[in-house]
Amino acid sequence: MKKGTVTIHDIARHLSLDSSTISRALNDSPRVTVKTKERVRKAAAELGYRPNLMAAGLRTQRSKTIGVIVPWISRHFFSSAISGIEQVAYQEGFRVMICQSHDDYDREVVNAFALFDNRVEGVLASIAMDTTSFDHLQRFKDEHTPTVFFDRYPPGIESCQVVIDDFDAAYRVTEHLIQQGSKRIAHFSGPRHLNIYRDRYEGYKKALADYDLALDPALVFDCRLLADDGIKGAQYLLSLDNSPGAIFSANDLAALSAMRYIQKNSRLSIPGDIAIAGFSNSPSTSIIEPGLTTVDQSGEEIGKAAAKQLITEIRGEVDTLAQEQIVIPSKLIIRGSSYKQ
Amino acid sequence: MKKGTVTIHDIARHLSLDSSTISRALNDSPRVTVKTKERVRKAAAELGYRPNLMAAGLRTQRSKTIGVIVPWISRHFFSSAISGIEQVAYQEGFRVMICQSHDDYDREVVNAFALFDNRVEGVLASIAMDTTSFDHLQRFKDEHTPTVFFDRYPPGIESCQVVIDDFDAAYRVTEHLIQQGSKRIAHFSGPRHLNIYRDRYEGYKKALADYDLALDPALVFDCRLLADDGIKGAQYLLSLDNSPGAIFSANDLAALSAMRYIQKNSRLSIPGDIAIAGFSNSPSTSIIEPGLTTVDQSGEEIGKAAAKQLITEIRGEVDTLAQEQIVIPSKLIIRGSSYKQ
DNA sequence: CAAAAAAATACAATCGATTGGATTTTGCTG
DNA sequence: CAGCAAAATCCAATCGATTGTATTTTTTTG
Repeated sequence: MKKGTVTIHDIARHLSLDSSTISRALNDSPRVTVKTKERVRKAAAELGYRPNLMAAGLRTQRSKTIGVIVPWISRHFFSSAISGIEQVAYQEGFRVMICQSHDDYDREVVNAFALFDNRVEGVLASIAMDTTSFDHLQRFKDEHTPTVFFDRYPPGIESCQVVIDDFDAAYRVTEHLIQQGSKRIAHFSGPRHLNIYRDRYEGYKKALADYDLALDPALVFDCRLLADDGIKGAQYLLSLDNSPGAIFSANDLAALSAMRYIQKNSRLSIPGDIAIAGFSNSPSTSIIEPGLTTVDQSGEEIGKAAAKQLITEIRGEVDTLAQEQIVIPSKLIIRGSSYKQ
Repeated sequence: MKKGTVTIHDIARHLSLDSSTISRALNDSPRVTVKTKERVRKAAAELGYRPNLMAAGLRTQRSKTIGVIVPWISRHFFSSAISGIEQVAYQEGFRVMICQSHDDYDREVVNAFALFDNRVEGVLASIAMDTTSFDHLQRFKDEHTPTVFFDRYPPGIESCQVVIDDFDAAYRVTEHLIQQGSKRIAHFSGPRHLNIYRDRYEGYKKALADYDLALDPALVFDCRLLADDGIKGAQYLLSLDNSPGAIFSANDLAALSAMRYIQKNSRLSIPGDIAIAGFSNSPSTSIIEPGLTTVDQSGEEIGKAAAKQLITEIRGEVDTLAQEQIVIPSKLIIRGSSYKQ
């Protein structure tokens, strides 16, 4: 960057060789003698040479970078997904560029442009709650830049998706709550244009139906599942004449704040009077008392699978248009917030 | 990237202009007519032109990117610091490249090289627990790439640091525990070659001294402050003949797991028999029962301040060698884990 | 040992955007 | 409308690495 930075030309001058030979030597090309490679490597190390990725990327048209868009890096699920992505990516020689949308459509668009401008070779994305238009992602398709979605994916896009079976997981949570004796089960849901919230809602609905329980629309609380929404949801449910015997929240954050609110502001016992379950198995769920029943979805496994898939697509080893869905196992974790001995 | 991608040359051909004019038009140079700028902008939008940052960066020797190294993006403090950094950076026209060291020296070195290879214009770093050698960071100094540290900084480096007053905060925590009646106060500490753990330890020590309490070395538990360490620390303290009346942990994670362990595996009441305090005000601390007394250090404010400082240094508006220390206010948050009515 | 084959290295163009200097075009003045 | 200054645009080199082709050097062989 600064004038002092060493380039292959400096090494070439230093060894009275041509820069092309230096380049090939450092890239371990068979066109350069082992002996020369040794000399070059030594000189490079001595001079403190470091490749300029912008120059290499410009020439090769390959940035060796994959872009990641997530709603929030601070959410445990996403930060562990990123860890999984990084593991695979670094191993395969890719760098990772991380962006967060804060669940906001406009920011997601800005992120997508930033990734494009950096000419990332592939994109891993989990879309924002506010995203209902997908032109900004379609662009990657148009340019044949592979895109793999994880957890949250847009409807009707021909891309691989790495997910858990949200329908089944939600079914099992609801079934568990029913088996613990709850007849009236409330549900905190996110926007249902998003696959995860739609599937969790449908799983909840199906379990109720299978156990001959009516779905009471008044017990479905639509929100963005933030901490405040959990409180509002709890307030709302407690205000009902006939408040429910259980809450299944589509994420942990809202479940936790609802539980906290109920503990502080009502005489209802948990799980005795009201059982609670969340979704994602974030760290707090095992720290609080009682522990929160939830669904463990391994962010790390999902991230790894998504990154592997993306990299095979980048390498052209598989058809990018394949609309495959990779389903990672999830697990119901039953804890004190719902388990009545 | 792919052959289809539009370049300024395509726009130039399309408008029968030279690519240099396109470049200047898009960069709003005074050397191009307003009318031409309009035509160029319109054509660029129509053709879906997006600049190639690698090409621009190579030519200008400016990547418009700042690098960030943190131990863990999943820790609330760091993810909020990153949010603060992003806010300032995007506003000032910089992109952000995030790396995590996982508190491991080797990974930190790899991260530093990756940032260098991408020719970031500045670095924001919070060093790993295992880092005791600093050559990998010194390199940025050598190349005159500004570096600003936040929270954790290396000893004796001439760089600006953005921190809270850890000594004072720890002093206030300890003083609070003393005022609540604890005479024997244990401390969970991280490696004290790191400023934050050293300062927190010293603040603890000073408060004890000021209140005429002896520092019992057997009550200082040295560890990495992970969840497991909290459990081990609690086990250790409970095994003592004369177990302490309070624990001040240098982070929340260890405090939370210790508290949880004590609640589950002893008959001691919190805060009655043993008071507990942590550090950082991570989200879990306000969700659990009792709430954990802690110190609020606004990651976002620290991130913002660090990014602002870094960008002024990048712009050359201030001497990079200035060893200024920017201190962001912190706040003692007293909750049920220590407050005895 | 000369000539051909093979190996090692050098040359030069290229990626896309930027930028100092040269050239062309426009606008004004007398 | 010639002459000239100012404005607008074009030309060409450049950033650092890569890579196809050309050239030089080394090795092999008859």
